[in-house]
Amino acid sequence: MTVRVRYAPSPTGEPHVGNIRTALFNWLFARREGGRFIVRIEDTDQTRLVEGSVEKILDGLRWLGLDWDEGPEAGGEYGPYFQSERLPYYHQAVEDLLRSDDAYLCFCSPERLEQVRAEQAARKEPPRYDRHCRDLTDDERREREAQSLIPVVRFKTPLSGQTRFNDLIRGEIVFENAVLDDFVILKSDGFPVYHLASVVDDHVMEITHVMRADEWLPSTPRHVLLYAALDIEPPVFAHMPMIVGPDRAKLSKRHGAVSIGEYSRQGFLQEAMFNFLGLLGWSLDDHTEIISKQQFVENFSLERIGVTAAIFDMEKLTWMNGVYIRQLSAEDLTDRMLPFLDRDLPPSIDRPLDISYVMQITPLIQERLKRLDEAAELTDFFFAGDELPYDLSLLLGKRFAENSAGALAALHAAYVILAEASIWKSETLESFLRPLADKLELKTGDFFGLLRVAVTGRTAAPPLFQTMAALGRDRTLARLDIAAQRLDDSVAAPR
RNA sequence: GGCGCAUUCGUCUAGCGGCCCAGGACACCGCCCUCUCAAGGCGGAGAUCGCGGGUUCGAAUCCCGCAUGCGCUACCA
Repeated sequence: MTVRVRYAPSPTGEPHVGNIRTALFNWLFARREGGRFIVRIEDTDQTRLVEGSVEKILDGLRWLGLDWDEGPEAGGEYGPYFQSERLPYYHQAVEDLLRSDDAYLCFCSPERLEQVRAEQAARKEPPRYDRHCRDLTDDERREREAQSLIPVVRFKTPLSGQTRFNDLIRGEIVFENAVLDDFVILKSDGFPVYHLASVVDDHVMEITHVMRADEWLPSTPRHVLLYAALDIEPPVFAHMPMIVGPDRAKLSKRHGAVSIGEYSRQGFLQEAMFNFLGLLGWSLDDHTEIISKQQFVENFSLERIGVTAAIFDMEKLTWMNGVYIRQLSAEDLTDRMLPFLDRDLPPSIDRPLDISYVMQITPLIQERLKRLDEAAELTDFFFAGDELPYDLSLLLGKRFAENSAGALAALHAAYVILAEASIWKSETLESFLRPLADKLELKTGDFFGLLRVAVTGRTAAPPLFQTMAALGRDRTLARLDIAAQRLDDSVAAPR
């Protein structure tokens, strides 16, 4: 029997990382086992639909490279893959359950249910449906139908006994039927509730393994009961640990970036995200951190999925992203960086950006870059005009704070020697400037630091000679000249 | 409240009875490299394995209880 697993999101917004991690594990399992990965959209709650979210969910999957064998866009023999288009299946199942007396019509109004719950709460009882309509006589039922009350259908949960199932990750789980209530399976709008729809679909679509988040564990006995009532074989269950926020609560918007799209916009590489997510709740061994997709596919196993909820550690993700960025070729990094530069560089800078120029800059920031959205602030001085907005005190630093004349002389000397340079290459520039530091009796750190501020407007920047080389002769000289002039002006100006 | 699941460095984790007075990674600290910042190398600090009982020659690993956390408890998924 070939493995068939599904990722079944509901289109209620952007998919969050926990959700996508579930998709990832399903995909990994399918690929490892040579099975099929199916995407099914669970859009049975018409009130919660959010326009455009299906596209966002699919984009998220595509971004991570999680291709699906069946589902929206891909099609497949088990379609349709939107539950809203599968109503006849559910209605048939409801009919069967009604006929076999495993379900019943319930005419209770939302108001009554609300009131029942309130009373139960007041008495400190567990809030559950009181089974008011479970044993309605035919007459009573007809009477309500005559009032044109629209019923829901509830499952007739056994009043006693136990429901047990084996979870691949957690072992045997047992529930007392007595603590389960008569849950709704078909809503008054004619749409099924998750429990019914997923059971029916998983069966019809021949899903072999239901791998979903931990939060579903408590409702699994309902599903097991439904399978039994429908007289069909349940799939294998595997409930995986959830991803939680720093406070260990279920991940939500208030924890900051949670949707997969946000990570992409923040400049995380899909490779890094894949690796990081794959390691949240699963491990290859006791020491491997950087794992390629292929390695994941080759080694993935359900046995190595952990049981405890994991906090999403942004710091580690960021580190890992840096590792992946450093592994990229200059061409590849440039391609990926370009959209970010385009988005983040000041509007005053002309577009389109010069790709060959960016290509020269890329290697200079590659090992300083942890997220693609940092590219602009790391490189803006390469694109800015030569009048850089730095403070004179920054230019002078500690070394020249009381010696602006010395700084001026050094700037001049550098200008003069560079102006004569016939070849404008990093090594050449260094071969001129390093001896010059000696001649000026300045420590290289002090001398180069001065030049760095003059050329980049900041104290922390890529290596000086490479920066000058990329910037080009004219702009480098212009910046040295401007720095010297500013110094000169400040000396001449009365305090 | 009821039910369920979980509990190893701050965080992600390794560990499935002796190899563990617990290993790796991120973060943190120090040193080295060095024109700054990074990257890299080396080293350090950091976990009485939630607590209490058992079982066993021997337990982080098995069993029981407790505590704590989280999840579920909808005509949401």
